Amino acid sequence: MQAEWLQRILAAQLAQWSAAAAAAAAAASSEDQDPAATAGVLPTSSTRPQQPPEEEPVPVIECVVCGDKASGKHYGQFSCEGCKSFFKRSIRRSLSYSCRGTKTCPVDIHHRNQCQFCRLKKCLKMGMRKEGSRTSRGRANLLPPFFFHLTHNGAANGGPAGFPLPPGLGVPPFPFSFPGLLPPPPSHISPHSSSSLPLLPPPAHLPLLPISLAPLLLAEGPPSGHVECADAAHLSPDAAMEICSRVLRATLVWSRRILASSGQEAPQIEQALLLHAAWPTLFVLQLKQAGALTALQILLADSGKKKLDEALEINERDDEKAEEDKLLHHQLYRLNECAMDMMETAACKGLALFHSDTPGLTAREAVERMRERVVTGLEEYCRARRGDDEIDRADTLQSIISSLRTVLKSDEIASAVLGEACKLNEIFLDVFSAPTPLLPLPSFPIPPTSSIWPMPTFRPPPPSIFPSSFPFLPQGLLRTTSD
Amino acid sequence: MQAEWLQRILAAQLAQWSAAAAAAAAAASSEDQDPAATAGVLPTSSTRPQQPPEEEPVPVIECVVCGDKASGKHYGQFSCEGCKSFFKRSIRRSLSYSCRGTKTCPVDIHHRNQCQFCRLKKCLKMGMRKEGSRTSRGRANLLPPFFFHLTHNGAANGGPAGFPLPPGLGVPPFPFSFPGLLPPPPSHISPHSSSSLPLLPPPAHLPLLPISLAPLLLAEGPPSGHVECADAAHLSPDAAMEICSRVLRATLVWSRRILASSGQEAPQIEQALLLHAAWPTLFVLQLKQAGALTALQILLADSGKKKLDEALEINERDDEKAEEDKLLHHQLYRLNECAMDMMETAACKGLALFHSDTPGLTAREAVERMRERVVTGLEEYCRARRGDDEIDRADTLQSIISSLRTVLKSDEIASAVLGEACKLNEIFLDVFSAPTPLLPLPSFPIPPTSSIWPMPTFRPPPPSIFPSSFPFLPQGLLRTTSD
DNA sequence: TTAGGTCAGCGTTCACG
DNA sequence: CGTGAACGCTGACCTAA
Ligand SMILES: [Zn+2]
Ligand SMILES: [Zn+2]
Ligand SMILES: [Zn+2]
Ligand SMILES: [Zn+2]
Repeated sequence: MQAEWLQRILAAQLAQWSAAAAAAAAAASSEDQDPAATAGVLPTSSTRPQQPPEEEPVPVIECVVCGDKASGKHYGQFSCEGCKSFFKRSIRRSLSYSCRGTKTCPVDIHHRNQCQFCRLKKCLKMGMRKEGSRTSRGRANLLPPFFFHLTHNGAANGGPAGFPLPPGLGVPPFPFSFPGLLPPPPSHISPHSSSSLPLLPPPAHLPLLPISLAPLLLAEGPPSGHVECADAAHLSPDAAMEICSRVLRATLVWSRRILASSGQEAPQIEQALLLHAAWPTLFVLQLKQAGALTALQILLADSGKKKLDEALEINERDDEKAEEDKLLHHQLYRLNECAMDMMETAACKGLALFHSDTPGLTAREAVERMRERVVTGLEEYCRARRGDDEIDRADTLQSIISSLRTVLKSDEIASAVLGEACKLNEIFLDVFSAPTPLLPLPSFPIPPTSSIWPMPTFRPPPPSIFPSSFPFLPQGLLRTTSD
Repeated sequence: MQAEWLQRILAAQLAQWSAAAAAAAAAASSEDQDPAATAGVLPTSSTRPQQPPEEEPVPVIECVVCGDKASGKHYGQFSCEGCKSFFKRSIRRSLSYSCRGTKTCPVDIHHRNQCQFCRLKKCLKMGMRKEGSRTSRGRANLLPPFFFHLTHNGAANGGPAGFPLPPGLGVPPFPFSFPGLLPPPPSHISPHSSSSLPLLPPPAHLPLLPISLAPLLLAEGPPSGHVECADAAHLSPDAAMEICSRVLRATLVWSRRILASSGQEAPQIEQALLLHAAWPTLFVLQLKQAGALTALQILLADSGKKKLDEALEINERDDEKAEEDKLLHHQLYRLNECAMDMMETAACKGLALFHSDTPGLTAREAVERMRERVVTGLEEYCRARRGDDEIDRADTLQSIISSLRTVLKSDEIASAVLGEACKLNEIFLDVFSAPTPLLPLPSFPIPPTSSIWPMPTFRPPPPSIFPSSFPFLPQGLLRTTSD
């Protein structure tokens, strides 16, 4: 008697479960194509991105600003409805907020409405921009190449073929290969104007190279061979460290050239400060240029694991550290997603280096002037290259660089890349005291009278005087090799 | 905006119908899709809410606390700006007031500032809560079904299909149907702990059924047939009375089972008092469970009309009565709006029955103990079922039940439901002396040694001794049927 | 899929008594 | 001081492209 209704109830329960299971299965199967899993750098803090189904059974993506459930990509970043609306209102009415605290208010799901200033600040820091990912049809989702070419100077081997930009992924091919090395025009425009330098031969539709960017590109040096690395995603830590080491040297070589060539504008005493503050960002950009960001990922994950093994810190510290890690990871992901050509990368390095927020800087004005040239040149270049579709391309790049500078901690990168015996000092010394010609381009007919950016004439700059607190750069490090 | 609301309701209703048609037996006979028939219990006192443009051309909604013009829903209830601000201040600063009178101060637009205590009390009584309707945006707003299935015991016919939960309105699907009837685990947890009863088979993510709630659910009895009622909104008073009569019997059957099974805890002499005080609330809950609240609405409106016809009372009396009616109407509306599953409904009946405010009660402690078990079980259940999103779900339900107990007058309900010849006594006698087995569940392997809630062993309880003042329950009413 | 729009509802402000 | 009318901000939901 009661068996009958029990059976009916059981049947109903089972039907319910099977329906739920079917729905779950359907949901799971539709979730298999996680678009984020195609990138080498994931927005979440997964340590092994090449193994997507292992880590998170929950397919929910969280807002990069507040951690709430994201409803999709808005203004370029995964964000929730609230942060989306907030950002929209902020930019539409061009509101400016103020913080009653120290501009360090926590921004999470519970406190996001406490301080508008800090919320908007975090929105910007996380890379939200007016022009979302809607307009840039040239998609940014680029896979890191499994095979990448690493020139011994960190520069690509001549032309777009050397770049890890898969041309089939919707990125317009970059019709630009060292145009700065072409003969300059017979006349150049008046000083202090961010004029353009037409290329020769001048085929139609070719982008222009602002002369203010030329040194940045020239400093990349000539292409000379490359290193292939099969399957970057499965690099051993040792191999990754080897790659990072080479890329770091290339970074420092580039920096030495630029600093040497800008010696007349930025006092040498400041150059060490600039490099000290900028080198991690420069290094990461150089890695990107070499298609080797994955190597850094591997080393960071490895380093984090080791730290976790050896010492249990306080919970609060852990939380803070985890948040920092997430931020770092996000910014690396963002950088990786952003397809850049060589000119843009070089300009970004300039932005990273010439940053008036550098601590201890006294010649802010000079640095700001240098930066202004880079920005102007980059804007001009982007306008010519991208058209009005991505009107804020230069802003985007600047935002990326600023964020990178914030999240990249010098000691963290150094210990991850160089391991226990952190020989950062040695490498710096090695590079900056090397007798090899640092700018092997003297034969190129760069207009020597250009005052827009004084091209190096390879006279040795006066010996630098370094502050005693500077950890790894002894005096004379920035000298060129003509002695 | 009204059209949009109606469309959503209609869509949800259609989804409900299709689900019900798939699950239930043969309810697909006459599916009248008249959208104007979206009957419900509306906050205003309009008797025919399905004809909005006819009755009230003024869409003004008044504050449920003071009757002033409401400016919208605030903290879950239609309220004016004043009551909104007052409530906000009260909860924000967690103020506690005191009443200089007898805690019965009138709270209306003119006197609302006379006594803060009574104003806040009324705010709470009317259902204002910290967590307003922002968090659960699409979860309320449920209309009673056009077609409802009424089992002769008032229980839904096995599974969530029998419940008026539109699955499209953001209500999470409830993967739970009579799990309490499944075999319990081989071992149970220590007594006096509100432990959980895992389900068999135990798929992940299924909510647990607190064992203290099991008897409440079991007492619903088996589903056995159902009554179809086309277009509940247009029931004739006779049909409504027929339905109410059946539901009332089901209520009493449930009560008899529960009281018999709790005989060891609550002295029998008290059981009649509990039932006397609780039956209107239990009845209303049973109506809700059957989706037949509209039937009561119709009878109440009918009864009110008759009274108005036959006698003109004093104006003051009228005012008071109108206020009471409004309160009653509001609480019924609130109950109707609150979507409950079967476990919650059963637990609410437990809350209604075991109420230490029952007048004349001497064994308060025992009743309070029983209530505590129900509350604990309900909280545990809500936590498992709803998660932390609705942390105050159990509080909300308790608030609804308390309010219902206050506004439901036994004689009013009785006369409305049973008409002139109020045969309430007969029905009680009939049910409580019926020879049918009251709990046909002895073969279920409920752990017999459980002291959490003593399961009935179907020994006849000793004959009760009723107080002489008890109006309609003679001695021996609560005995079981083994004689 | 995401940018833009909507608006109920929450928070805050500040004459006013 | 508490009150409450007025206003700005928030974000869940909707629609269009
Ligand atoms: Zn957010
Ligand atoms: Zn702040
Ligand atoms: Zn009010
Ligand atoms: Zn009072």
